Amino acid sequence: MTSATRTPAAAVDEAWALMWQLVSAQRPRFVAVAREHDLFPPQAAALDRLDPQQPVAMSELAGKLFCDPSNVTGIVDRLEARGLVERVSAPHDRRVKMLQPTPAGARLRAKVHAAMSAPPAELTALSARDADALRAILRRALPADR
Amino acid sequence: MTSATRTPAAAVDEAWALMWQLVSAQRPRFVAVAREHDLFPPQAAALDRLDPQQPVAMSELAGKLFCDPSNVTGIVDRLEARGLVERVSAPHDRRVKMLQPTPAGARLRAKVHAAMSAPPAELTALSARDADALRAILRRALPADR
DNA sequence: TATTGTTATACTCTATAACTATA
DNA sequence: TATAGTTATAGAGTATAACAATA
Repeated sequence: MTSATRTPAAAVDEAWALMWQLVSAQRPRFVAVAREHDLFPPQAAALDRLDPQQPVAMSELAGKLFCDPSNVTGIVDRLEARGLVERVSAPHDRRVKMLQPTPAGARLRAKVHAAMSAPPAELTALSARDADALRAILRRALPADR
Repeated sequence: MTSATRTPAAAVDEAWALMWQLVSAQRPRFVAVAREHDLFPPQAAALDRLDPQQPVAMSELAGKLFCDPSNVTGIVDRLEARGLVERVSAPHDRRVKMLQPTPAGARLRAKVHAAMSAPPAELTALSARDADALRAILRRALPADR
């Protein structure tokens, strides 16, 4: 088997493999960023999804983190113990608890987010033409109405 | 702030965000594939990196998994207990243990790998032209000599 | 002495099931 | 009855440090 294209799917298959590889390779960076701020990776992932302008419910956060709601309880407990987030009962349904980042939590979130949103060197090294084309293709693959 | 391009970095930044999002969204699929084969996610990730044709050392696997070597001991213990992999002392240095998948381990690895290497619907829906361009750009970003 | 892998330890993460309180 | 979140439980994953075997 060679690298020659034989089927229409070959290009997508290889593109996906390369994309997966590139994103996976960022994991050490993500873990390092989290640790620099005394956060475990799931805590950093959770904090990153807590928009100060638009609080989310516990169950909603569980969906964003792809894990069981019972799990989120512990993660939020630890964030709350550090004064990074507060649970606020929803007015319309007191069973629901909305997660509101504190000022300190919002600041930390912004720092972590900025560190993680920086593209890896492999992408910043691309030509302007390639970067534009890449964004255009990914925009078509991922419409904004997601 | 709008979506208009203002700096040369904007295209790369957005492309990276979209790429991260697309890969992250595959996690439930990865977890599901692992569970279908009675594997925990780290076990599936480890098995995926155990090439039957080219055994790797414990420390090498730790590097591929981005975790501490002490950790790999437990993961490999569980794979070995299920008869999926064997530890073989390296001839040139008996401190080193090479990981050799058993026939059953190699079969399971192939099944898991095939399930995970399938591109997500967002990519298979791309036009042939976009797919080709995407692969070409990613090949330039990730040279084969990695 | 240095290195590979293991063990000991302590914690976080994780899902399942049962529970509480609200609806 | 149904749903949101918690608690109880059991186990896997994780890093740090100390250790044994080998180099």
